[in-house]
Amino acid sequence: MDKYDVADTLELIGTLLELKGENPFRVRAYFTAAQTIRNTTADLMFYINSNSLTTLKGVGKDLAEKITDLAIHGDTKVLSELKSMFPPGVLELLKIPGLGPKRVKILYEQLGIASISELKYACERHQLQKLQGFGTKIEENILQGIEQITKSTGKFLYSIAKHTADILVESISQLKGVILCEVAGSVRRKKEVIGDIDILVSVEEYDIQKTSAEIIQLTQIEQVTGCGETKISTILKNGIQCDIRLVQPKSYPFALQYFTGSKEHNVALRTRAKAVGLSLNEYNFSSISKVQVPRCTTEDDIYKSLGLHPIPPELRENMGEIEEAETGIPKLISEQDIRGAFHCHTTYSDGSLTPEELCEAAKAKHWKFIGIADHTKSAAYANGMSIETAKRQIEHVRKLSTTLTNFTIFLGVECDILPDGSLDFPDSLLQEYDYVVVSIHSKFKMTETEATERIINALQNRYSTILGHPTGRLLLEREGYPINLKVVIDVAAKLQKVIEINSHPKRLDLDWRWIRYAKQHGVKLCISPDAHNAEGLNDTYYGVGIARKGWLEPRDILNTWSNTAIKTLFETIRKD
DNA sequence: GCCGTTTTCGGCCCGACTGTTTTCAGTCG
Repeated sequence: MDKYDVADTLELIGTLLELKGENPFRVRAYFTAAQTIRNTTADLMFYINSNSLTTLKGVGKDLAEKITDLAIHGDTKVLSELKSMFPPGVLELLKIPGLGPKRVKILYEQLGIASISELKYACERHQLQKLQGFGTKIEENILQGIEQITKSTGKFLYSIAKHTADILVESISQLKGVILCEVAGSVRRKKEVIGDIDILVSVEEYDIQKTSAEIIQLTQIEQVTGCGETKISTILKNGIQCDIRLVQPKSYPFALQYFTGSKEHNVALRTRAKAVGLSLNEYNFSSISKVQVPRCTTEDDIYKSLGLHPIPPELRENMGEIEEAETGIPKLISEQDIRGAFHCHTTYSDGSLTPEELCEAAKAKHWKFIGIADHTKSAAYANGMSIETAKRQIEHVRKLSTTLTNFTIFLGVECDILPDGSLDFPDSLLQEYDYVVVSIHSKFKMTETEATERIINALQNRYSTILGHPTGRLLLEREGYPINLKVVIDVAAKLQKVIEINSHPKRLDLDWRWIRYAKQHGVKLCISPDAHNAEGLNDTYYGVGIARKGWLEPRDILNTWSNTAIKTLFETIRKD
């Protein structure tokens, strides 16, 4: 097992212990250790070989043994014991909003419910009402929750799908006979939520059969659900459905264009081709009048043949990009354009790096600045800073700042907007910061009026504030969008404030429809990763991936800041 | 199950919300 598998397994053990009704602090120890393992920079085997696992925070003698077992053998005694106590379906029940380990335990032990379908059946027949602590409302909420998760089943966040696809593409590329291999579909278009992965492989006709046979043997594949001459349908180890298509080199550019989609973009493109006497499919162009068939060796050639500038996959949604491509396409932001990120946490709250380490991580990415924004005291679950800690941090970071050359630290704070609309820190302290991210972390089910009042109160007359990850919910967790989002954009428009697009892969808050809505209302947006470790900084780019779908150009992002210091920095960067 | 010591065991984040029950338990962030 690699460190991510080990971390996932430790969390699984923690969850099973919770179900068993174990001491909650013992449970927490597993989750803490999982987090630590996930955040380690060195390889897990390094700690094992050097016998230094116990130097990691939250890992003692006992967990060190279990981690070693998992890393080397892929299993540990306590795990198999726990697994034998609960059928796998019981764990599924925990995914239903409002159902935690205590209630799931009761449902399993008293009603024998061990799957979502059994739970649905029981709710519909009002069998839960017989249980102590359960009533009509809980039954209703569970049914609603089941409907919600059924809808999002089989959906994965972009970051997870991309990581999975990259590994598979690399494995396939190494097979003998494979000429080219790339990810297509919605992953290539950088959609924020992915249903399945499409992978395209270029092989000579005489190699197709042999290559297919080798692909289905790859370790990443859990199950082969279909295998024809040119298409293999699979389910990968992490549950993502993946279609692999094999095409001959001459068809590859056409297949890449076709399977990248979107469907709507392709329909529009074929319509355009037809208008000039050409028919376009996944294999080639053909002539439907007496037009000469253009030669295409790359995907770009296909667009050029139709009198268009090549359209980047991210924009292929038939949202006006084809018309735009007649004259030119705006240059999209690339990873190299990123110079820094705000909303990064350090060990002063719930981050795993010290300010010094965070700066080093940012410098390693050739960034020019970093914005630190740790939690304030009311975010107790995230180890929010007391006023005293905050003062200590300000002193520490300002001092660190003076030691750095060619690199700037902006010191901000992620300040909670409390339920009454006031801010968690007094204005006198907030003035000490370069910028303030104000975030809502509580009472999500507000009415529009309540939300508006709360946010307006928090933002009023405060100069350099950013409204932090305004929805505070996983995209996958809920059907539709939290009620507050429109409110947030409307308020930001009224008060001319910046909204942060939170690109932490687990909290992908906005999709391009809302970015467009914001843009229509003149609301400025910025990208931030909500990073808690060095790896988290990479998430900035995922946010850019989303943002570009809203036709956000670099200057939009660069212009989003009102704070003079930040603006000066951006002016400098722009000159580069 | 870990940590930090008062070195052998007590403390470990906490407040809000919801629903059930009538004072509290479970869930969530």
